[in-house]
Amino acid sequence: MLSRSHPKPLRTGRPRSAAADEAILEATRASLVDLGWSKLTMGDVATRAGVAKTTLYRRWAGKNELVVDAVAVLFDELEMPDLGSLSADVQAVVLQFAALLERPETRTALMAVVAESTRDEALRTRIRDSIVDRQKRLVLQGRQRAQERGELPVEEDEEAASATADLIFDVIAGAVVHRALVSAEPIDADWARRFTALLLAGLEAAASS
Amino acid sequence: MLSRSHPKPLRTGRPRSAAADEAILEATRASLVDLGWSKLTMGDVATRAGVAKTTLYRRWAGKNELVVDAVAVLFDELEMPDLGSLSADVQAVVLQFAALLERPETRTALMAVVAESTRDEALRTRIRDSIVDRQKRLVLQGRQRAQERGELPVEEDEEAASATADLIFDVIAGAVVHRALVSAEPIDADWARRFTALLLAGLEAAASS
Amino acid sequence: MLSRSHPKPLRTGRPRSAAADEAILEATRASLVDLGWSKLTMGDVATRAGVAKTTLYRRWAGKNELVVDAVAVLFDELEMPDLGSLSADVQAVVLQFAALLERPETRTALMAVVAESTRDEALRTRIRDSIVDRQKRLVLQGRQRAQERGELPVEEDEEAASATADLIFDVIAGAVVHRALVSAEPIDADWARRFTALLLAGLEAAASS
Amino acid sequence: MLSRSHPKPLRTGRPRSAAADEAILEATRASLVDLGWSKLTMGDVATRAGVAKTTLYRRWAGKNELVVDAVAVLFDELEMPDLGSLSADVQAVVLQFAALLERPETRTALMAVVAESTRDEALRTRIRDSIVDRQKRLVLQGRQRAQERGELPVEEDEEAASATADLIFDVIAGAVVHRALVSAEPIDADWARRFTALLLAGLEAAASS
DNA sequence: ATATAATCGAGACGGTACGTCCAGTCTTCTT
DNA sequence: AAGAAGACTGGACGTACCGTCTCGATTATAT
Repeated sequence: MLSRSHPKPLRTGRPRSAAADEAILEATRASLVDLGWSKLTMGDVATRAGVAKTTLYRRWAGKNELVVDAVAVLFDELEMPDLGSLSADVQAVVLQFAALLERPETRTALMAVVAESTRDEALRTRIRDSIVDRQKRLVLQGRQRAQERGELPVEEDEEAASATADLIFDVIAGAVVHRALVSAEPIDADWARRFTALLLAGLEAAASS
Repeated sequence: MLSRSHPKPLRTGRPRSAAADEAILEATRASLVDLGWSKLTMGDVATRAGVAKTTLYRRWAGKNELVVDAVAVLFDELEMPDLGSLSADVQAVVLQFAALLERPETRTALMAVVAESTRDEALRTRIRDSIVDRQKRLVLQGRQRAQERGELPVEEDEEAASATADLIFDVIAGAVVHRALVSAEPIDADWARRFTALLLAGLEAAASS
Repeated sequence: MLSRSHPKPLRTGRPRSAAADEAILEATRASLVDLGWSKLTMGDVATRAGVAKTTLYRRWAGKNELVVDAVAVLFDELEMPDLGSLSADVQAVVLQFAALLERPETRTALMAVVAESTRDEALRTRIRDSIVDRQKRLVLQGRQRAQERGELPVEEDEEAASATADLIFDVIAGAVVHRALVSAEPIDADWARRFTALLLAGLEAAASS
Repeated sequence: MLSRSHPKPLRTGRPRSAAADEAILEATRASLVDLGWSKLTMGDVATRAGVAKTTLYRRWAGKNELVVDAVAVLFDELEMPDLGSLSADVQAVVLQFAALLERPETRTALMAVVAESTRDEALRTRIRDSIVDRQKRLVLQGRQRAQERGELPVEEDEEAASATADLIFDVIAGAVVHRALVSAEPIDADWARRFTALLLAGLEAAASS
């Protein structure tokens, strides 16, 4: 979002500390781990970051926005590996995602910002842009590889393909999150295998119909 | 002061008002609708219920516990209908669940208490007991009907059957919640149809393997 | 106010426990010692007395009334001794009074109820009846003895005599209380001697004028 | 962070509002008049002063400290006049003091904080510094004038002189307070005359002995 | 004996104020 | 202009007592 068309925005005065930004996000994650979402305070984050509260508010509108930004980057580490088969790839991603949800800073924060977003359209957009939509790439990437391997047919109807991708994304992300956070049961290799089997069999059958 | 085997714990003092309990839960739901989770205050609930704040704290440890109890009852209205086929039954339940998640009092509250529960074991237990586990009945009921109709084979390995039921529950609940609250896309009859097709095909294939 | 014209007030039902009254007053004094006036609570007094809060309120209108009654009895122990001279008698009473004001239950309570009484006419009356006026006897008794000994002339103008007694009472009680509680300086035999000298010299000169 | 001899404690951040201080003390006195000591609440004072409750607590530890400061200034208005004779001067001060004790903000507050101080050493010190000791100046001033006029001999023993001043202060302040607040009788010119006569005669006799 | 009635302990009730904490803003001086 | 520091308003928190009320259980007098 950095593409300003102005060659010089005519910035005067002391420039913002670039180091502060990362220090604040890091402090936010640390505070999340220690205190959890509801106990996290802006003052605490500022203190940990060695920064004044003013500086926080100059850069983020509030607690929600700050936490979304602090947490978003964690989801970028998810990678679709290439293990030779769609099944292996999906299982691996499921386990990666589960591992991410084990970490305390994601655990609380994800649900909390989602909860907040149900009443705040701007926040919902921010979450979708920063977190959700960016992970759909995994689904698309996995499908393309499977198609290259001949495991999946190349879909021609673009719209239907997109709808299916969305559906798969909701099923994978939803099931993993629900298992991890709501049912609060462990997600191990066995569960990943069984879940993947269910998903791929369903996909295959749906595709051949 | 002769200590008989005490069939009654000898309740003394003024008994708690039974009417207050229901008034409070009702007021909590109303406040949830108007203000949402994060803006809801104990004071507001007390005022709406025509009750003193102390009465709330005498019965619930805090906001989280109160909201779980207030919302739990809403989930009991979910019903597994008998529409003649497993597919139709599942689609109907998915749409019911989606409709429930449209309601503002469930929307915010559900995710918020789940988020809180990631740091609070007691709350997690309460949620599981009051909300989650009670809805697993729907899965079991659906399966039994399908087996009676001959749509699904009768599983003999009890443990495997239970694990499969859990998996299905996580997939259904997870996908619906994720679609509704995270992806924030509408859940209509078409989505329900496509999701159900995926699920049942997966189940069938998994069963015959 | 005890002059009921009814020979029998026709009291039926369970009579009030006589033991409770004394237990409550005793508990009040104990609580005063431990907690002081402002921290004393009705609930605490009830617990100490092994009595329900209801029982307190059935007998006293509130904290103020209860404390006045609990403390009043302590002032009755003041005695005007007969040591052979007015000066010795006055010094002895001053020291007795000072000793009474050293005790924690009187220290706090006396000033606190006086403070309350500045806004509460009924309480002011109760204090005057229960505590203040009853101690004026000491002044009258001392004067009479001094007159019998010939140390003081017999006053003929009754009204003037009464006004003088009031003045002396205010001077003695006021000076002792002020020294003990406001100046917070010790009242020892030397102070008592010097104060008495001042007072009696003033009296004598005033009488002979 | 090198600790130099710190001529300035290096005040950083927004300075405290000086205006708020006076507004709060004024509001405290107003609240005292309307509600009296025991009904006065910090919240009410804050509202009257147009200030947040936190601002009060940032500057005063509690109700007691606040009230002492609010009331202390009232006592500074007492003045020892110069009416040509010691007797006239004393009578005038007595009447001034009595008038001060008529005012509702002093009436309740004085006794209440004295009562509290019996359990709180810090408060006792604060009262002595802010109120009591500052009024001893009146005694010293009166004595000096009387000595200049030749009404009183110049005392040589400094210690004895100081003890006498303390005694006189306790007698005057004590008698006036006791008459006004405990006996709850009016202090008029006649009472002031009789009291002054008693006091000065006693003084004279004591001095000549 | 059996009402009738006031008392008792216990503890929940509607309220009010407490003192604390945090959000988000504002004001000062420093960089 | 941005920064650190910290005071500011405003509002919810959860607690503590207040004085009242409802209970079931006692304990008297009056029938």
